[in-house]
Amino acid sequence: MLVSVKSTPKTSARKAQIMGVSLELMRKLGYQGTSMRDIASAVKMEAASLYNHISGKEVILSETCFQMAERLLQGLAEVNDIYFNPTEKLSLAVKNHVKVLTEYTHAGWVFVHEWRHLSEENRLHFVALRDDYEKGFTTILKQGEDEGVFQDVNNKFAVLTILATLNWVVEWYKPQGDMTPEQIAEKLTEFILSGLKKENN
Amino acid sequence: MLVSVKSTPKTSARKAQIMGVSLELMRKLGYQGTSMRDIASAVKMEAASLYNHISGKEVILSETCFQMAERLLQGLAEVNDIYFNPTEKLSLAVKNHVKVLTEYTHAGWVFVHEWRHLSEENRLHFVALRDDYEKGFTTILKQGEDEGVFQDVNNKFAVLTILATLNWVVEWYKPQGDMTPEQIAEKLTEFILSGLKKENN
DNA sequence: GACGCTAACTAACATTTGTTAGTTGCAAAC
DNA sequence: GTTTGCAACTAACAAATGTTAGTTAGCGTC
Repeated sequence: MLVSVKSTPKTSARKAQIMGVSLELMRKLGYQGTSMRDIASAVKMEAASLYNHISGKEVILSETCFQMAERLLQGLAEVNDIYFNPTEKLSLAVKNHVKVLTEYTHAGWVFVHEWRHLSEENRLHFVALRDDYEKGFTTILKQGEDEGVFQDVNNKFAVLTILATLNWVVEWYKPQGDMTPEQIAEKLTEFILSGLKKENN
Repeated sequence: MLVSVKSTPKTSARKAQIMGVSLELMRKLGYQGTSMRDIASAVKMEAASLYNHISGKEVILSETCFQMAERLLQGLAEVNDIYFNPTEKLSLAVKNHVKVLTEYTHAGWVFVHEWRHLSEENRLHFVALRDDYEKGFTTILKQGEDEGVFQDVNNKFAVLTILATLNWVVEWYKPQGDMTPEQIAEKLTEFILSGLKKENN
């Protein structure tokens, strides 16, 4: 017999609302520029009441940053697990990155810009994840070089440049803009691959 | 007879020191995260004494942002005045951008990241300058297309991507790193041109 | 009807913040 | 030698900040 199990949501609707509103505000005002009272008044309650739902201001930032990092890392891991062709790998990694950033626009912006306001401990953890992610890209580039399809380049430099290009998407992407995330990903892939492929010089 | 004219410096040494220290702090802590007391103690005086040299916290930000904007715009104007070949123009525009950002590392970082904390009025002005700068790049791309040396691309998208790539330099450039500004500019030019040139597809 | 849980509230707290007012020591200018 | 002005100081202010304490209203469960 089929029963719709009413599983308790691991994060309440109210908390989700607070998180969403917070990210929206932080995108406009920055993390430090957004006060608990700003957030409270945006969800029509008193600042103190927020503490019934979240344990403090920093968890808004840390949960966001780590969630986004998780999403990006997982996408990259899948790409590396499933595919073999480095060109294909890179193209899918780009697609995943753009997809995550455009699916969660506010979180994406906060993730890209405000991670440096994490507490010491969280920041170190975050940077470690970031380094892992960069290494994942470096591996793809190396593979491409070894197989002779990518030029030999300064890998650190190339990866940073690629991620720069990808991250800047949060700056101007608007859901109602004239390019879909897929189109953006495609164009960026073209752009990036044209700078790496061996045929060009 | 030669006399060394002791022209009154338009900005005193003390003020320059305060500005420099402020930018250094702001790079670490952000604009909002840097207090007047932080700045004061870094130059070994009381917060109130800062007001003998600067009229308020925001001028640190606004002077920095507008000075950097000025430098970038002037470089771009020169390029557009002197040269004709769009490939050459673009390459020199990139070189100028990298040169400015790497010559003034702290100011560059603050300029790229903290302009949004300018007062309403200053922010609008700043954004207008930014738009001018972007238009300068768009013009170069258009010329390249008209002359048949660049692919036809979505210009807005291309310019934003190019500037993203260039601006990210402030994130990782270290004066004692293993690439000189010239080398960085050269590599970035290669990368960008490979995505624009018509021969590649 | 008593109990406990949830989610809101009011009040208050200790700090921190940017800035102003008023004062003082000192060196250059007259 | 007096005056002037710069650059530092101390003291203070009003506002804002993140957070805690204590209370209360409503609602489902025993």
